[in-house]
Amino acid sequence: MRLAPYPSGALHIGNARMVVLNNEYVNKHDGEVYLFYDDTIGSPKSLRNTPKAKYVLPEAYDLIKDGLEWLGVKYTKVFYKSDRLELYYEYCEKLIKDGIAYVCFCSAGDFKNKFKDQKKPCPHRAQSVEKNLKEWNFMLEGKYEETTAVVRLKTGMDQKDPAVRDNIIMRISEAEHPRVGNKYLVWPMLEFSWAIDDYLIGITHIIRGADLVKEDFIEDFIWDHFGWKKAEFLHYGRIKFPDMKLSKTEARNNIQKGLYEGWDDPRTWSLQSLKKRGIKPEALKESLLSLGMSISGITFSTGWLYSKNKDLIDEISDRYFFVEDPVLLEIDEVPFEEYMAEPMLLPSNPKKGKRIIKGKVSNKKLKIFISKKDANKLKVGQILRLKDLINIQILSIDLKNNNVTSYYHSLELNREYSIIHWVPYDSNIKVKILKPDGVVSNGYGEINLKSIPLNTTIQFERYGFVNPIKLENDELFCYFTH
RNA sequence: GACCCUAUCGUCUAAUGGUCAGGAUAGUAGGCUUUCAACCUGCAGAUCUCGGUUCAACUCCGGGUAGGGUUACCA
Repeated sequence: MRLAPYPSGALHIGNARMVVLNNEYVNKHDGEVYLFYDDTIGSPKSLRNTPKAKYVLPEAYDLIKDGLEWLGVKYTKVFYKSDRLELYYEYCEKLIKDGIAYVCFCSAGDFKNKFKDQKKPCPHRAQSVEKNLKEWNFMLEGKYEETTAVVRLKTGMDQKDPAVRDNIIMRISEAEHPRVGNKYLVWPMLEFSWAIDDYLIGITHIIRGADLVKEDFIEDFIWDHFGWKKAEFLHYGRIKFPDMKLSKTEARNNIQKGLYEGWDDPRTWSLQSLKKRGIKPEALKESLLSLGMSISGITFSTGWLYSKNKDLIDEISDRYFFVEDPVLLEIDEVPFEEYMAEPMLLPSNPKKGKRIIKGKVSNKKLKIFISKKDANKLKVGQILRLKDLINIQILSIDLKNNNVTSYYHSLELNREYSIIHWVPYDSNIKVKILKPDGVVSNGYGEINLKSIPLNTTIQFERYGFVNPIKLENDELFCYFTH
């Protein structure tokens, strides 16, 4: 089998389905999978400035390799379409000699309106083999500019299905290719190149999305013509990823404009970004695999991925205190000089030990931060518990100035009081969290966060899982996991 | 428009023509818990529609309807 990514950017969660399915199939049947960079030229030079333009991005080759490595996919060979142009030329010439392909000079619009839609042959279809060969060589020699001449396959202008009437198999592109530069002027279309390559490299099974079912026809047509052994096609349906913009092209544009941080920006939903968020490859694999191979269109729910991932990281992620959008809370009449809380790193595994959060009380006054969200729910007179510390009673609430006052109530845990999290006023660390939608949330975390390992998920209690990325200038920067 | 494909709980997915239509996730109620998390126990929730074949239809056939795809000198 083969993985055939188009190297226009890093693999994203949508491309991952193709990868995971191929990998699973190969593992199950003790087969082999090749990595085959589908790096044809993409959009012609003259169309490159449109936002939809598709073209090879040099760094994508490595981004793809990294992504596959992260997913744990093992391939046995690597191919590049851009290495194989001579092969396509050779077989294209054979098709012309066999009278089954011709050089066509119709414009795209004319061909569609005057001939394809009318089921009529265009004037070039009847050219002699000699004439076609001559024109084909002119194409290769650069006599024609891009969009003025193409090679079409004689699948039949009377095909019932308009999608498969004399498709283009070769066209001219003056664009420069990152690997082979301007060495080649004539490039194959995807279906044609695969018809040749799938046979030549000995592919037995092809898994592709339902959006490519019509491509099967072209491959089949050419295999029939040459009398080649056929591969078997398997298809899976379209996935919709609501609320994600899964476009390598768009990601590329936003990175170039500086709107995204890079290929690991969470908004790209690239494998790199998932890794950086602390998503485990197994979780991604399982959630994609659980969708099966159904051909009908489906809607993906990030909930499945997060649920699978949570199962994996919940028992290994240490717990810490964090308050988002801090609000100052003053506690008066505190009957001791200093305080100390000793919450467990991981309550489900006490062996991991405790952390210590402590500070001093001055003039019976203790100052801490709580989150804005919790502060919003407070009512004057309410008694609540600061987790692992004390119970307090609320005296006044001034949300405009982010200030709440209270006084000490009692020490012992009483489950009737709701429990909230807190961070000392004078001993804390700034925390920034980048979320998948690009929103950054700010707050303070407990001081122990200064000495945690990076790139290992942690849980901010009553907030969520995050993956700490860097500690700089006394500020911890994290990616939000879920 | 033409052509192709698909149709089961909100979502995803199971069910040799015979199951009480199962599971996952989400939802909901309770339990447990110094996290509103996790965990445990309940509850609720689906065969698009109309015909046909059959002792028996989610399953096979036909017509509707709805959704998706292709109709690119993109992949």
